[in-house]
Amino acid sequence: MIVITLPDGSKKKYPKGINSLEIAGQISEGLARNVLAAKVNGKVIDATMPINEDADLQLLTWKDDEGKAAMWHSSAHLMAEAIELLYPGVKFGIGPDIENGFYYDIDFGDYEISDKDFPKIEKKILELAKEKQKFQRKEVSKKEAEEYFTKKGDEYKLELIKDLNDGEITFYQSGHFTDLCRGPHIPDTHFIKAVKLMKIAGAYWRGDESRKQLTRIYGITFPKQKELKEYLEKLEEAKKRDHRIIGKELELFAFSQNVGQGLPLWLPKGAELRERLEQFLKKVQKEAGYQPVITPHIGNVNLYKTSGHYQKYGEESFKPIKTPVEGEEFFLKPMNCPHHCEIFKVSPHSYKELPIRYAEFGTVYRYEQSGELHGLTRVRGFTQDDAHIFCTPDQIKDEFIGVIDIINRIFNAVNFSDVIIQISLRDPDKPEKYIGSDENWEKAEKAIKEVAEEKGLNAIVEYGEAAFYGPKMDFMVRDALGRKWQLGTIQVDYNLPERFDLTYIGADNEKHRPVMIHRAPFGSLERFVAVLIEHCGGNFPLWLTPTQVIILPISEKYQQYAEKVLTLLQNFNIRADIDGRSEKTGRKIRDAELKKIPYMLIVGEKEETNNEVSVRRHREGDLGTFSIEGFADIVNKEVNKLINQ
RNA sequence: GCCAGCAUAGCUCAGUUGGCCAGAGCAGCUGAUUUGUAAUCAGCCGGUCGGGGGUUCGAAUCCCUCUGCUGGCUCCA
Repeated sequence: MIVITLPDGSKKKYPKGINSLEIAGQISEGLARNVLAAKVNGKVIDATMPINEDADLQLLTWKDDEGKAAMWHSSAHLMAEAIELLYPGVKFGIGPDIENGFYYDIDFGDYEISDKDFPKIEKKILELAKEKQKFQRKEVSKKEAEEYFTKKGDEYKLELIKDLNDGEITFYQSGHFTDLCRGPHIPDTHFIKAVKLMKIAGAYWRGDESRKQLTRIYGITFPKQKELKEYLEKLEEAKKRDHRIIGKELELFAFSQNVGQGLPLWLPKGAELRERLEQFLKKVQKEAGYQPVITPHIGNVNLYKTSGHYQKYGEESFKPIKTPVEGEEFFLKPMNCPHHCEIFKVSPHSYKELPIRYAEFGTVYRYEQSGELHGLTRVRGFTQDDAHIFCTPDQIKDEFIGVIDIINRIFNAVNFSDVIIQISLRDPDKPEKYIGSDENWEKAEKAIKEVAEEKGLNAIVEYGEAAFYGPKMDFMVRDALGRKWQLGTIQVDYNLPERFDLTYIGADNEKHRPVMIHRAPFGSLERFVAVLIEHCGGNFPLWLTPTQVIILPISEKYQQYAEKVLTLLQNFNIRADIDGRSEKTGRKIRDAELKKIPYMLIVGEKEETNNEVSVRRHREGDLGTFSIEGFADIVNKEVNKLINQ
């Protein structure tokens, strides 16, 4: 007998070799019907796998992420089976579960396939699912495994097997399909009741651009048709928050073929919004001891040779611009740091001056591959809220604290809460990959970890993710479609001070090397605005929104009173407008709601007589009447709450 | 850059297997209406159907090519 401990702490004895599904059956029939996989001593395994020793057992169902993963992984196999039946002779790469569903990379050979084939494949998948195919695990030797796929002629699987150790290879068979697979899988296919193939894409074998491109098919499955429907509706909702759509609707930015791909045009409303962000940060930075600098949009090729960027990125950049007479070469500036290093070098520095913080809203240009461009989040020209801090190794910690405070202020001002913070440190096994002394690295890494601790940041530490020139801390936010975008960043750099031979004179009257910290709270204004739009669905915080208040006179008779209200509000620094069209009030309200204007002021006879305004809040409705000053006070309080905390 | 798809009026979209001067709603303009919490009515304007080439008696529709966009892959100082 063995002792099984359930998550609630209860223990029970079972015969050796019992499986999780059988245990579930003894607890309740309903539970047994829902078990997709099991977690035994922390390891997820098939629910049908025998348990031979005392163990902690957690039964995994659709409610558990790991249950979903098993379901989707099994769905990938099922899709592969369906495809193999429909298109005999295709070869398979890998087919894992992912965050939302699964994919399979397939070499379709001479078959031409597109999303038009999806319904056919979906139908086949559901047909096979109904057969209640069991997922059968089989341990095979390396030789057997190789023989099977040699016979099948699947070179991709053979390549995968080559990297595996004999004795650790398992196959899973379901229906007509056998796959090299570690598992785990759901007990059988009947759980798969709804399927939707989402998209088709090319994917390089093993992510290697130089190798063959396979066809990747993404799909998702559910145990109930209703859940699929809900999922698709959720996606539709997310699409409405897409910054590209809202940006067009609210006339914030645009693109033009004539200007060029990935080169955004900021329309007046968007430009003003962006300026408000810039002004806000400038004010915060001034308080924090930053000094403004301004540098040109191009730089001599030698500047980038000194920085080392030319050697690394020269080939993948926009081609240099040449002066017509001398033939001197200039690059569009891909980053601001080399320029700022040159500013540091203009005069000698004493340790007493440090830290020196140069800030610039610097517009940079990078050649991004055409297929990568995406709205404002991935562009070829963008403006960084860049700054470079030159300090001593001992000052790194305080500087990190200062930057984190700035980032927090900004994120609070725009109500960002779902922020993911990643600390990227050295790979401890490969110290030779990194520039700079061990001592300095240790100091910086320790400082960053301490800061994260002290600031109570919920940070993930990743070893081996640091740049070769220094450790960093990145701030990431998810967009409407769940994609993660990096916004702010703080990076320590030991490399550029070296390459530019930056020095300061220490208390010992000797030359010393400063440390450089790159930091950008927004990251880029473009990406920040994009993520902000998706985060708030176009309903910007009051301090940022293009028009804060729209005055809606009931008829032309009250136009004059509306103008009086407008003037008063403008005196309170409120951005207001009048909708003086000869339309019905309902129509004006509707249009203002669609434009997402936070406050609507309805003014007619009553209001004019009492010197008041009727206030309607966007998405909320009628708030009642207020005096003009009283209303202005409400607006200013709401603005100050976010930006003066 | 690679794979797949898409491109019709300022915007959102219709246009059946190639066949009468290419349509609608919204926006815009003009006029009427003077309006109380999510769409007042009427008229008008607006399109070399993304560009170029080809097949055909005839192309928005079929083929080739270029450009751009969308979703992935690769990349990201």
